[in-house]
Amino acid sequence: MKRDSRLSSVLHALLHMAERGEPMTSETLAVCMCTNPVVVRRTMGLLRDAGLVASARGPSGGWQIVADLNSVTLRDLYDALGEPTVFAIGNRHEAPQCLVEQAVNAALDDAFADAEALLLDRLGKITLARLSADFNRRYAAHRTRA
Amino acid sequence: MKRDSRLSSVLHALLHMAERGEPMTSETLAVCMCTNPVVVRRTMGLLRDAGLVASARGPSGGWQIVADLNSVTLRDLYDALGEPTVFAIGNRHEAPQCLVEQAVNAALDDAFADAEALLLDRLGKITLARLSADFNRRYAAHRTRA
DNA sequence: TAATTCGTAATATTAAAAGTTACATGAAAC
DNA sequence: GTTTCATGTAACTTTTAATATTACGAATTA
Ligand code: FES
Ligand code: FES
Repeated sequence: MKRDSRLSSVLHALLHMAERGEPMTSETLAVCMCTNPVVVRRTMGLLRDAGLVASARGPSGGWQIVADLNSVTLRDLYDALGEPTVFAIGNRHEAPQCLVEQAVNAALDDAFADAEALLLDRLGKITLARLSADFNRRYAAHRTRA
Repeated sequence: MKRDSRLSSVLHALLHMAERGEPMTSETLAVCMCTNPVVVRRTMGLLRDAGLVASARGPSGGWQIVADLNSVTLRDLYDALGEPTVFAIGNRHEAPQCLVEQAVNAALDDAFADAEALLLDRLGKITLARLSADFNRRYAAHRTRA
């Protein structure tokens, strides 16, 4: 399967939107993210449903952040995207008859569940504000070098 | 993408082989694992390359475990399979120009790397012997009930 | 030598993400 | 109020990676 890159995508879009301040259209976002306006709308639509961004139609419409950057974490975004499957590795059968397979699945599920919990915990501790600050640090360093 | 279920598969096969004692053919393993003999050979071949199992051709040939169940961990199997991609979630571009995307990727990579480290560490602590014991416990419980 | 079983290349299928096309709906500007 | 811009969404196609299948060669045993 392809890997799901929506979290990365949407973060990218949000930071650009945060820098900008005014609404950005799907078209603009799509160009900058090397994708398609419809994909942008689909993905951002999920964030809108979660109350993180707002969309407006017609001229001067577009997408805008409505949530407080300090209170939105990457975990919130993950949730807004519908809690996509984390692992590319999984059990062959989910509820097998065979006792051998049950023992195997139990052990694997355990390890994977713990890793997932750690990941989500980590995501829950990173706010958009922090990422934005991170970007500005990089930007400053970049300008100094140039 | 489909999820990679080879680790689960191969574990299943190994435990059955451990119970059995004598060589099992790809055909037998395939039937029991609901898959194809060629898939079994391909996958088990990787384990053979890692020195975990041995294969023999011709009549009375087949697959057999040659490693000590106490010293083989799930991490060893993961490695033998070629360290397959762990996450179904990833960055859109791996080495982006855009500083915004760089900041995003850095944060995500960090969290994912930690989760992966935890997972592999966990896998490294589970031996085949322990799984086998686990199975036998389940089996005993099953027989008591029946 | 015949039967069995692995080894492996080439090809096809499947599952899931991402991209595309097409068109309806709504809001702003004039 | 008509034109223009932009989102909303359904339907379909493409891409990617895993898995499955077919076919046949090579080695081993009896
Ligand atoms: S990479 Fe940020 S502008 Fe497209
Ligand atoms: S599930 Fe096939 S026999 Fe273990």
